[in-house]
Amino acid sequence: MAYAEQYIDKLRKSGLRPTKQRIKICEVLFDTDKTFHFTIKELVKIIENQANIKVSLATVYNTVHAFIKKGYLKEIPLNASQSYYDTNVTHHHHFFDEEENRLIDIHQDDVDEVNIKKTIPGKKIKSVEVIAKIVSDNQSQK
Amino acid sequence: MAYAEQYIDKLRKSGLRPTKQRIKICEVLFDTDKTFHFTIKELVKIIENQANIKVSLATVYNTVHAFIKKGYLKEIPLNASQSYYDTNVTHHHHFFDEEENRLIDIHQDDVDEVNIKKTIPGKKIKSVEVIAKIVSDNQSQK
DNA sequence: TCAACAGTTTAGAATAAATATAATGTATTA
DNA sequence: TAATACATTATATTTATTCTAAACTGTTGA
Repeated sequence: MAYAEQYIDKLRKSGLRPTKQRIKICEVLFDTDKTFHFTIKELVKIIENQANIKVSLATVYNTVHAFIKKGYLKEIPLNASQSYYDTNVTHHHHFFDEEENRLIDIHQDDVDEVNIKKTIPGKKIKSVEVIAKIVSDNQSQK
Repeated sequence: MAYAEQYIDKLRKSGLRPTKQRIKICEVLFDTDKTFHFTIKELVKIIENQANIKVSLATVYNTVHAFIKKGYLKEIPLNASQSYYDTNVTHHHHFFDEEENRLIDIHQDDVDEVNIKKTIPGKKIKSVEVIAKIVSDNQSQK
């Protein structure tokens, strides 16, 4: 609970009330050096394992969505049965291993700047995501 | 029904039996110069409007998946409640307008080749997709 | 041509993620 | 500390997708 205050600040600055549940979720998501990817199901499981409090599914959904809106989390565009989220909100990209259902970060430095020449009138680009699907390299595929 | 034979060929060459339903779906998807994006729901609606036969939801799902496997259709990686598909299977990218829930093609020529320096041992890249989210350009956004 | 088989379609049931609801609880404020 | 606005919760609902099992159809080869 050492970092609780910093999460309370973070929440308050975003107009979110610092409740027990939200602080717990912050701890799980941000109380580590490493960023990571998760689904709601996985997040719920982590909270259940490391917390004494119970957090309902609805609260987890609500809070994750609030954090996305505030820019604390990023949704990863992937056509999967469940949504994937990323605690790394810096500009970077992903490999998606379809065989193992696994996401791997690609640092910005490992991809040349994606330069899109086309523009849409009245619109501006908010974000650019690169998803590279990877498969096993053993046998010769079509 | 003029193009039926060409679809029968196409299906047969892919090991799919040319059934009434599949030929109808081919007509809807491929019997036009223009490529387009669709969801299953939209596809079902189009079929209902322009066909005399009824095609069940399960068949539409099965057939779309078979076509993806064969490379006649592409799935567009988008975290949306429904999956989006593309009849344009050439290498290209997309804008996604979140405000209007609209997909727009970006031709390959309009994006510099995406060069990923990172590699994963034992894996090779199967596909690279760029999704650029766009928003209205009027007021100053954060 | 026709029987037999394997693949296909179908309606409806099942599944699962995500959202909505409405009652209860809690943080904030004045 | 009372009032209130916001949150949480369990549960129900919604919706896309997949599954199932029975009926059907295209294909093959005798």
